[in-house]
Amino acid sequence: MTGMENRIKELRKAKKMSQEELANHCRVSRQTINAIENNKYDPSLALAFELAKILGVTVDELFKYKKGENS
Amino acid sequence: MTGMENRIKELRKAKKMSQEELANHCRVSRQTINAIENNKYDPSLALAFELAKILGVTVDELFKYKKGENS
DNA sequence: TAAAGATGTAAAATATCTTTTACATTTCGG
DNA sequence: CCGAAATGTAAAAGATATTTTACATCTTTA
Repeated sequence: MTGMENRIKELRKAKKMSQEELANHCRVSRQTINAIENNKYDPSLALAFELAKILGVTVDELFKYKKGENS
Repeated sequence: MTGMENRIKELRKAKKMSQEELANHCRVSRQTINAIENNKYDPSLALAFELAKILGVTVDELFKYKKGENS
C-alpha cells in the first residue's frame, strides 16, 4: 500500500510503549505514529531515523522496501 | 540544512554515473537528485531505499542523521 | 461493569517532496 | 578554444506527509 513494511508496532510493544509515548519521543502527533504503523503513508526520512534510534534498530532493520511499486 | 548528510554524490561518482543516469535508474527527475545531493531537501523514505540499493549500500550507510534539528 | 486508557479514523489546513520547464554556469573531450 | 555534456538553480504545479480537532471503538483494570 505504501511500498514499505515496518516493524514499529512490534518493537514499540516490546518496549511497552503506547503510540502516544512513542509520538512524544519523536515529537510528532499520535496520529502520525498510528498512520505509519498501519501503512497509511511512509514517514519522512528524518522521522524514520528518529524511530529507528528510539526503537534501538537501524533504519534498514525497521523498514523493508517492497520494490515493484504499488497498485 | 535538512538535518541529514548523505554520500550520494561520492558514491555516484565512484560508479561513474551522471545525475541523470542515477535519476533514470530510480525513476525520479534529475533535479530531484541534484537537490538531494546538495541538501535542499531529504528524499522520501522509498527513494532513500532505491538510492541505497542502486549505490550498493544500506540506507544507514548512505545517510547520516544529524539530530538537534535545523536552524 | 463502569471508567480510563489506548487505538482507529476522518476532514481540513499546512508543510514538505517531486515534477516540469526553462535557462545559466561549469566541466571536459576533441 | 569550441561544443557538448553535466551540473546548478528557480518558479509553479502536483503529490505526499504531518498536524489539529474531534469522535468512535476496543481493551484494560479497579
